Amino acid sequence: MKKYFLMTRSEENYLKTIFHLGGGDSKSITTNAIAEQMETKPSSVTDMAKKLAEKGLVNYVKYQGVSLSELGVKTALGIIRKHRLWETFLVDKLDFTWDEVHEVAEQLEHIKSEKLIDKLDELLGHPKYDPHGDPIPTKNGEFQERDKQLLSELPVGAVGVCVGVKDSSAAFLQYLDKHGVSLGKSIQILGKEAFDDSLHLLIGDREHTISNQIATNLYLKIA
Amino acid sequence: MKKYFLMTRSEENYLKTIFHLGGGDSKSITTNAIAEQMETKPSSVTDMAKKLAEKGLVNYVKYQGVSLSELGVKTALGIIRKHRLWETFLVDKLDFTWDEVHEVAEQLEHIKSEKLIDKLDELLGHPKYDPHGDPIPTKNGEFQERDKQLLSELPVGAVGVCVGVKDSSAAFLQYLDKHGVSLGKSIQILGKEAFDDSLHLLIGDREHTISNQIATNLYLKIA
DNA sequence: AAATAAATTTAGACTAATCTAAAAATAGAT
DNA sequence: ATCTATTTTTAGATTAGTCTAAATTTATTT
Repeated sequence: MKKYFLMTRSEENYLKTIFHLGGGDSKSITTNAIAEQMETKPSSVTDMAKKLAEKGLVNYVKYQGVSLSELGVKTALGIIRKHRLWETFLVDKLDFTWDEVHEVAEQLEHIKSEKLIDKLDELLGHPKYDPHGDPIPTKNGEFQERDKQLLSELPVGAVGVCVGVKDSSAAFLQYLDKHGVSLGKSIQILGKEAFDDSLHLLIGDREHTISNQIATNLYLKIA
Repeated sequence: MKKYFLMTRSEENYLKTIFHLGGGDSKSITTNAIAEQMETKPSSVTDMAKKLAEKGLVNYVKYQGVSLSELGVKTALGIIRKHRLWETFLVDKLDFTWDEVHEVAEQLEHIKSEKLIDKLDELLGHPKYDPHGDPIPTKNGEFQERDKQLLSELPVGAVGVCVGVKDSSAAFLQYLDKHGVSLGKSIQILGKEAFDDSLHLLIGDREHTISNQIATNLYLKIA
């Protein structure tokens, strides 16, 4: 009997990345895509793919890419659950802003203690979404993607509430803060510029103009 | 300019161990002592001693042992601060018992984020002592050992309050819980058995008999 | 002070995770 | 369908941290 449960930090990071690239739905992810996402080299990915396959966490066929096994999905969701619970803790309990949490949560997600996570979940009141609007998987790996649409795909006149971001880089989140955007904020599309697809918005009670690049990274839930 | 501040987990563990063995007071600690404490081999300690000396964290002379430099002490205190703050968090906020916290804190102490620790300290109300009664160094590395005495060194008739433990192994702490001992509990020495130095105590409002081995690991503050 | 015992260091090997450069396989274009 | 470009894998090297076994230094005993 192998110790499937003893994972290194690196193994966990690979699983998480493969999941985020869509490898949880038996879709094959290329070594190149994984390498690019992780800022590492394809040859390193190949090495790890073999190791993870050996442990039954991924399906790997030479030259065909990698997908997560059932166990791999379960494990990846466990890591993502930890990451998002820690992010929520940092914002709710320690007054971090939403652009500050990622880096620290990347470290905290690897702490091994089931009790710690269960208790943290309890302390936070079993939150369903993290500070970026992303769903937090339950202990059993269940989670529900929010009913949401990209701001860029909505028609002029649409009214909604900000429920998430696609890009959660610090730069983008700081930009949003500066323009008064945060989760729960009401947004109305006042007009669209045909030339560059920039949008004229009513955010709360203030008017703003934002570029298409911003609009393609902001999720609204229609009222 | 070297990056002194980038420490690996292993380096941090060595510094912490050397400090706990008294190497912070320019006292030389032997490689054997360090190896035994860390359950590793003396040759591994030698390797690390060289590396830490290279980084200016310890003073190392071949065959003479290791002591912490000023920078080494400062760094060790930073790690101990983190360890004890996390232990306090686990007990105060997540309802861990005092025998459950060590293992998890061993992991959490290596998380790198100054803001995280500052905020955690604030959330906990700047505690001065951890759940085992050990002092928590301040951000500047100041800390104050409590005025305390081993139960085994007190005379019959003495009355005091439990303020700490010397042995903080889970087994010992669970034993204490079973006998109603916890930080802040009032203890009076009713009698001592000359044959084996076992003590007859009044703990709270209950009478107990404890072995000398227990008495040499429990700290009281005299009333 | 020499002989022996104990502690410490060195030398060489191992594992995990990574990299570079070269080889092999696949995909795309004509 | 063949040739070329791209992707992927292999082979071999590197670093950090560890180990074993042998060599060296220090400490102890007589």
